[in-house]
Amino acid sequence: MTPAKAGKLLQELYEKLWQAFGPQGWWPGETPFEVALGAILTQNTNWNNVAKVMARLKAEGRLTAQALTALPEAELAGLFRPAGYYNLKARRVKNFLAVLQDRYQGAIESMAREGLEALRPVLLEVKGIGPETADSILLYALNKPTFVVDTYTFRILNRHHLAPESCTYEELRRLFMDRLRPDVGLYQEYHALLVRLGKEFCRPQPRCEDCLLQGWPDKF
DNA sequence: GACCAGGCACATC
DNA sequence: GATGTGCATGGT
Repeated sequence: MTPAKAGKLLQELYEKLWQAFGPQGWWPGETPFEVALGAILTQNTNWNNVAKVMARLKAEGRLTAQALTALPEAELAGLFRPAGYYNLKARRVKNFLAVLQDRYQGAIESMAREGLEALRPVLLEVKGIGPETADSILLYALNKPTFVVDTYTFRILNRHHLAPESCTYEELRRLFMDRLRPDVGLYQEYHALLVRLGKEFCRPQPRCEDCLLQGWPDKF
């Protein structure tokens, strides 16, 4: 497929999703820190489970870097329990908080002053933050123009033959970023719309007969 | 009870 | 480089 053709299809896909679903209003979260925390807690986890944790933390006034830094890891794990993988996630959040403290004086707003190219390697260096979590934090918490690729993105693009199964994370990320204008709002909506489509129509066990994108694209 | 959910690190070959 | 495994709760 030529780059021009791929670009046209990606634009077409976005318009189809937008028309079908409208704005998704991602990411749920009132502060950049809240969004970043949610990005770690939702790893391989249904958002509903994460929402329980976030609601409790908020109610207890603990939804800040300072409050969570002050808690022992074991106590953090106890709070994260409903989100699953709670021991793992407590360690990962602690790792993130340590970098936030050491490099940005504990202030995510200070982090946001750096550019995408400087920040991405810093996040990827944190043990427990991989490419998807890093890009989620960059795009939704820090408003940097990077594209988030998740399991739904892989599945949807594979099923509709827009990308080979062998595609890596970075290759898919570049596919979007090389062919769409670097627009934070566009990237935010596009990823959220792909998740929406994936949840409704693109399950692991193929049940595509009623898929919104049935038969699309006709030719490629 | 089986399957799935907005990953990642690590071991092994 | 590819593939397999542990991590865990909660909804359908």
